[in-house]
Amino acid sequence: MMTPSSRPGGPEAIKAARTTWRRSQIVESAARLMEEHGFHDMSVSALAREAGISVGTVYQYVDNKEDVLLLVIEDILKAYAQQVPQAMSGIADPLERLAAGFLSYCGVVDSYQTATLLAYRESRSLSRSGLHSVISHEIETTGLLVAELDAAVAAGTLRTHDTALVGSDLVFLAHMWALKRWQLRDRMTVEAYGRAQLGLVLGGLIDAKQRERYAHLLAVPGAASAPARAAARTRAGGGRR
Amino acid sequence: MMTPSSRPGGPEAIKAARTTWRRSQIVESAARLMEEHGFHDMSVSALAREAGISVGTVYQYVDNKEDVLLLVIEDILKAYAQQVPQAMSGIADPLERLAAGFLSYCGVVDSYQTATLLAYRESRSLSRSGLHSVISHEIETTGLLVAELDAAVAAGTLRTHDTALVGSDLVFLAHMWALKRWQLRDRMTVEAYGRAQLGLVLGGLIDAKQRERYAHLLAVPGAASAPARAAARTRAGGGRR
DNA sequence: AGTTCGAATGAACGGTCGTTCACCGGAGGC
DNA sequence: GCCTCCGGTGAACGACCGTTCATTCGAACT
Repeated sequence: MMTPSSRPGGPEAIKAARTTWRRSQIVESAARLMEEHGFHDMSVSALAREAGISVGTVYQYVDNKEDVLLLVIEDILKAYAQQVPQAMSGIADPLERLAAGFLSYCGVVDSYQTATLLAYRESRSLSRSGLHSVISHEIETTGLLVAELDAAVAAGTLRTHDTALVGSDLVFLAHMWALKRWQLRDRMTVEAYGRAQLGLVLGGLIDAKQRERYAHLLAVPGAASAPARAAARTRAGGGRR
Repeated sequence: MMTPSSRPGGPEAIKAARTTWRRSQIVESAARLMEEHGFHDMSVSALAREAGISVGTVYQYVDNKEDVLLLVIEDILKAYAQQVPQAMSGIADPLERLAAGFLSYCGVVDSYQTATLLAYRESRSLSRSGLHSVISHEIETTGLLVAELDAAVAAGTLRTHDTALVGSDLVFLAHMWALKRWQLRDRMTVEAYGRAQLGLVLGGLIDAKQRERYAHLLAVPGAASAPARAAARTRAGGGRR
């Protein structure tokens, strides 16, 4: 015997659906406004107007203005946490796992450029716990890449190196796609970008005897200099390298 | 016959000296406060208090609040413009010039960490002309490094590559010292950091036949694997790699 | 039709801010 | 001593903001 509150579509479900709906209205509108104006020059009344709701309604669904910022950034943290491990799963080779994880990371940065920028720009406006959340997620994701770097070093695929620094470099270079988009966006696709950076970093690390095996990750002239270059250009869809 | 206004130490000189003095009081105090609070959460009254002057005096020497931000950032732009070319001068080899320029750039970032951070965080609060100034200076300095990369490629020292992207990478990795200082600062000195990043980037670019000649720039195991590693550790003064 | 409840509203509130300007004090000149 | 000028001061001003809450509206129930 189902009670009224446990029926599918009952009041709780309606309320939860409304909360989810209103929150996404608020978050999407906030992302648009913050992309243009930043956190500080976005007023809550402008946000309400953009979302098509009243100021009081905003406060029914978020605690305060900083909460809005946090919700926008949490979207990207969730995407990292989901998409990066997923891209790496089912792949046995550490270097291939690294490549898949890094390219996926770049893809998330591309899809959430505003959130990436906000995480850098507005870290001062986050609460302690909000900032801690951002940082610990980054450490966690960096750790996934570092683990593969370590495995590749142990397998002799990569030369010995400071893998923690390399992992941080990769994450930072992924962020560069958003932070320096004024410089990069008109020059290449995010996929070409990710492959170029991966090739550059790995090119300095890879054991000489492994270059041919991973030539598809290096994307720099190697033994098959001319063909690899022509192939890379085709893949980038005309992006200049 | 010198007129009163042209005498050394005349009223204009006194006024100019006072302006310079007051401005530096304001800029130094602002840098301190913005490091902790950011631009938005620093009030002009707090700035006046920190500088030990009145609010009205602040406005005698700066036009408005944004002007303060611009003055802080202009300090670092001036330092780049002066120190990077200077570090590169008198060196004939393109790769050595590149190394000197990049390490100098890292040094400037280290000395002006607040300004580096502010340039990223507060670009939204700059006027059009202020932002244009920041961006064009960055393009200019990146261009110095790119020119050396191009020269090294032409000399056959480096393999063919997208030198514009590599130049941007180097500049961005220099900024990383400030942006990710929470991760890096306790692990290595800025010099060790600069050398590690330079070695990583160049390691992926350098022609195999040139590795031995530039082993001091690569700082990765090469032909003299064990000695190079021991030397690098000594140079870093205990920094872990 | 009347009542109740929940969601939405937007004016009001209290606070903070960037900027201005009337006033003051000190130094220099006569 | 008196006057003028310049630099400094900080309260006042006007604007804007984040947040709250008294009120209204609409839907559902009796």
